Amino acid sequence: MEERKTYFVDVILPVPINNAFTYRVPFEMNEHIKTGVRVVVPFGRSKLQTGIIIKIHEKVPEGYQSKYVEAVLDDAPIITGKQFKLWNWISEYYMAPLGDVMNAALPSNFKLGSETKVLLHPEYEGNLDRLTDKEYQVFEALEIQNELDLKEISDILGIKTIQPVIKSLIEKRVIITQEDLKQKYAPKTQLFVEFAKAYQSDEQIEALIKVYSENARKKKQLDVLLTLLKLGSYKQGESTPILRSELVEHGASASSINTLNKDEVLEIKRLEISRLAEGSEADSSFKSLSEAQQSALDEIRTSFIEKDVTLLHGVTGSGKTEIYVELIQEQLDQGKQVLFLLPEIALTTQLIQRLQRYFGDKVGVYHSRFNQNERVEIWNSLLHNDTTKFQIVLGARSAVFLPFRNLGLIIVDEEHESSFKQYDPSPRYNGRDTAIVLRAFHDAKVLLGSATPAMETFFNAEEGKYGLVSLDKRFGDLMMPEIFTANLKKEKRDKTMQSDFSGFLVEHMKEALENKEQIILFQNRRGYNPVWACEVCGWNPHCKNCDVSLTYHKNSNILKCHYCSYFTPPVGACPKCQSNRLKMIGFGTEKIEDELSIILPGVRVQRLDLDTTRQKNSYENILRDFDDRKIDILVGTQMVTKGLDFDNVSLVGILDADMMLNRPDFRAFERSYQLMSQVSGRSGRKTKRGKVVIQTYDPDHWIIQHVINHDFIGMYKNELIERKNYFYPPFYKMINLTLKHRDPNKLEMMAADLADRLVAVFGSRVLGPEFPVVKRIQNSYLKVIRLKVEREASHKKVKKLLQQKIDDFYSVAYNKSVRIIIDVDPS
DNA sequence: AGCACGCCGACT
DNA sequence: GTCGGCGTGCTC
Repeated sequence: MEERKTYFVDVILPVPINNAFTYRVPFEMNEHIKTGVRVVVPFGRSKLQTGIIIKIHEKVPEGYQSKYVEAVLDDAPIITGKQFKLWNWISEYYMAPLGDVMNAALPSNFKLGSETKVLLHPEYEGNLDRLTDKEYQVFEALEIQNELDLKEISDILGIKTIQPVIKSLIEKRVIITQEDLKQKYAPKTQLFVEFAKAYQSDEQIEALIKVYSENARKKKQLDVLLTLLKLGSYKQGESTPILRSELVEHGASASSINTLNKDEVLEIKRLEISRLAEGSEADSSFKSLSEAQQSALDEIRTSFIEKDVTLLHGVTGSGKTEIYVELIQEQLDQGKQVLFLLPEIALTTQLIQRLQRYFGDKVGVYHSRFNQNERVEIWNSLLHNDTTKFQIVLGARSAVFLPFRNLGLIIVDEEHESSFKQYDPSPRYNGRDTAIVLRAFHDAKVLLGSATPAMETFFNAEEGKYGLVSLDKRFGDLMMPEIFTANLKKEKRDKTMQSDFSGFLVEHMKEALENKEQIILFQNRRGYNPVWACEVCGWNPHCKNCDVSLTYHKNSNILKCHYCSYFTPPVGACPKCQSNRLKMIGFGTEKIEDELSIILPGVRVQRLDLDTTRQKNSYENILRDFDDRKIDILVGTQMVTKGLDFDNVSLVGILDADMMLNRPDFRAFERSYQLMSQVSGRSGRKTKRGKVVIQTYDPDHWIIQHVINHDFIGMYKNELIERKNYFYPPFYKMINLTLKHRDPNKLEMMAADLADRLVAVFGSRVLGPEFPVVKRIQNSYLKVIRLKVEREASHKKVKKLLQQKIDDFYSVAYNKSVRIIIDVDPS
């Protein structure tokens, strides 16, 4: 008999534990074991877990008795070697457990847990002749039991490797997993119309038309038939279903369609349409490039010869998209893949549609708002190297985790956006920086695009680490907007303020409205929530779990906490001094909306913020209404700054610049400049120079001055000096450690202990511990220790040392109950 | 992260 | 007398 080897596999499990776990492989699975394949393993007392094999070896583990692999789920790896390399990098660089990285990387459909239940497919019609014996056994069991988990199926079949059977049954639409069902399994179907069976030859159609044209009362129905023919539903004996909505769009009356259906002339049926490629024939006829765009494109090409990463610094409205399109096309022509990263909120904008128009269904959109089936469709298509689809993937930061095979170019648009950084949950990774690492594995190029690059990025470009290409002319000679300040100090003194609006801004708003032009008002939400407070003693309601004031929500008439979900009805009287003089202070977008209706009666105002865009399409709807000029003034938070192009906006108001500038964060100035500059870019039309009004107590602030002069470089140079003087990025790399504990006194001691240990190795690079802005969240107190390390230092060494010190700290029994959140390169 | 084990307060 | 509170420690 052939010698049988005993293998062990190291498996990553979706738990926040730093090491992999070793399992023994039963002999009968020897051939099925591969790295990158999912396995079901026993974990803990009685639980089964799904994990991924990362290593196969023959080394017998010491010190514990290893358990056996329970089942192999895949017959081929579901991740590529490059992906795994990326996971490792993220885990190491961001000091996150590999399990967390895996969790972030895999679409949840892949996380088939042992408890994953399978059920009969709700739409299964029941033809069983296509099933194999094993498949039939599962089917039979499901008819009796309704649902089965993977372990049960394994028992029923008497085999361990059940995945092929499951996979096949899913493909044959006999069964469905519970997760899929939970996501409200809704195959995307739409109504289609075609000629009934009786009318599928030239003669029959002709006769039909004749009948209908001879009857004056059937004029409308005749129109429907003719439209249907015009849309190509019938051609020489061949019938093609036409979308009902398309038919209606072309003027067909819906009731006539129904009548024709009743009369059995037309057939209406529900057909499934592809989830991703909705009516997307590629249309490659796009605008030709302007001279400036063309030369920028040439410069980028040249830059890519020497530099792997190039920054395209293009002012708002300079037409970066057209350049992207050219570069993407080049990659496609070479048979390479393109990853296009965008901040989460920018993903819903016109850009997607534009790219889909250019590239048709070669574009896949990988986005958390999309359902899991669509994500898996893209994943599998890339994994199996299906080159007919999704050669371009548009996505938020998590798209870096896709199984690219042959990536040629990564574009990171709006690269300065802080939303590229994930904070919760771990891994706390930056999508842009991760993309640059991913680049190296594919020997691809990275193009970073921004009108207001991040300090770090521009620094790298200036130093020559990245290439730099500037595009400083707006497309079609659109002029940069004219920026004014409204001096709140002066207006308060002169009493020309109308509640939160300066007389200056009100005048400009009136002027714009008279000219039938639209207005965008920008209100940075942070710190701006309307708060109830007692006018007599200053008391205001706080969250019972967190150290923050509650925010008043007018629509629902509740006071709400933004950190946990605690809410309570507003109080009638001050519990401290019994006064009933409670008043709303601060101003949120809701309050602005109210005030506008008093200051400018009859004006149509719409808010655009997290509250008004919670529903799935509300964001798009609001934007469409604004575009259709059903709204005069759009009041919004950060959301209004993102790549929106409206043709009729002549005025942008920034309601309080000071709050942005005064935030206790080393990026406050950089952020302020970026936000003000971006929102300013929304103002201006083809024919007319736009205006921007910035309300501030400090019009001479250097950041505001640079915004007025559209002087990014000036701002950059000035800020760079500050960063150098105060040991901040790009000169120093930061790592924040947040300690969390229910007992503030214990926390104090532990934080001091940890800080001491760190000072011992890092010296003055350690700052704190100190309380963060919000000292308590969900009944846990927080303390922050910051580490600033010279950027030349070896990150590996620093992190190893840091981890060692944290381990030492945790080895003291007293410290075990504190949680430490590590944030590398905080945003 | 789960999950079980373990030691102290208000209840059938 | 118990049920259950969440502190602590472990998971191949």
